[in-house]
Amino acid sequence: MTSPAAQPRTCSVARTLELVGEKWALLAIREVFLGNRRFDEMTRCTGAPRDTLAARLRTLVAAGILERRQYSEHPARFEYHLTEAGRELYPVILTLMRWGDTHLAGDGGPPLLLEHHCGHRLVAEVTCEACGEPVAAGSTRRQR
Amino acid sequence: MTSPAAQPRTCSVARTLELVGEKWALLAIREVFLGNRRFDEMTRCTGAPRDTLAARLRTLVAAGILERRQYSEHPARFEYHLTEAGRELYPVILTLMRWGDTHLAGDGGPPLLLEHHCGHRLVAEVTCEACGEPVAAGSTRRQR
DNA sequence: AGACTGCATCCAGAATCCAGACTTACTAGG
DNA sequence: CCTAGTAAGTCTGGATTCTGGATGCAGTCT
Repeated sequence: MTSPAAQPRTCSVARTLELVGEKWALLAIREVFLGNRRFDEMTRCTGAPRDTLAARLRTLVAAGILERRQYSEHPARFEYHLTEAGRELYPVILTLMRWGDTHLAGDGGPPLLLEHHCGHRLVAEVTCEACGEPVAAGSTRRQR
Repeated sequence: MTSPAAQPRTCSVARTLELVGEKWALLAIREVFLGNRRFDEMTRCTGAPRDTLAARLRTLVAAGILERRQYSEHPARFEYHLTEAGRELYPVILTLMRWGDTHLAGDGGPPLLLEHHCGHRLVAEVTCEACGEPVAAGSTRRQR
């Protein structure tokens, strides 16, 4: 009889990381966002071992984040597309990228720049959907 | 002489994930955001093995994301605080949480609700710092 | 004192990751 | 026809990492 359970917090962060937190998963998703939908190209651009990448793609497809589409019949060939749920991971990629741009960019500045359709270089900011103000670490508290 | 190098893309996403992409790292950071700064509490709330958590905390401190502060002299006791760089990971946590809330919340809805200081429940949105508009998957392109 | 808490490390086995070779089926070049 | 090359994986065996006790240590609670 040790103390009562004290089971780990169930939390959306934890649940999300169970799906996309494994090594290479988010990099594979990044590649699809960049338009590289094919296996070989992904291995080249991410540096992931082919085996690991294959496993990751399988779990991402199973999780409904990617969709595997055949683009060639006879030598059966497939490419990976984002589902709606997958597309909604873009904010995650963008905030990771923003942090790296700020804290890890070397001399040459950020290695990859994105342009928002408003014409400016994209700097991703997280705001409160209700009031539109930026959200900083100290500006939230637990509800209820 | 195979084809030219074709080395993996250097990218802020990849670099950031090298620091915070290991298992449990982001959950440890989440705990610090929630105010749980002590080792044992973190193991309880995350479910991470003690050894693994200890290793993760070390790398996060080395990366300048957490700071280890002594709060007791004689039984030397430490707690972990976010550095400025660490605090700036809040957007990453929030976007992960938002995705999980949207796609993985069970019957009971999101397990943890945050309130923005504007008074509304926080729903995190990623916007373009320049124009303030939300950023969707299709609304960006590579610059240059 | 004895039980308990908080932090950390050691260990052995399990799971995962890794690099490179291999497979299969087709296309292109000579 | 023969040889290369490409694409999407799979196989293999070895390296690395993760995991869950057990252990230690120092102080607090009863």
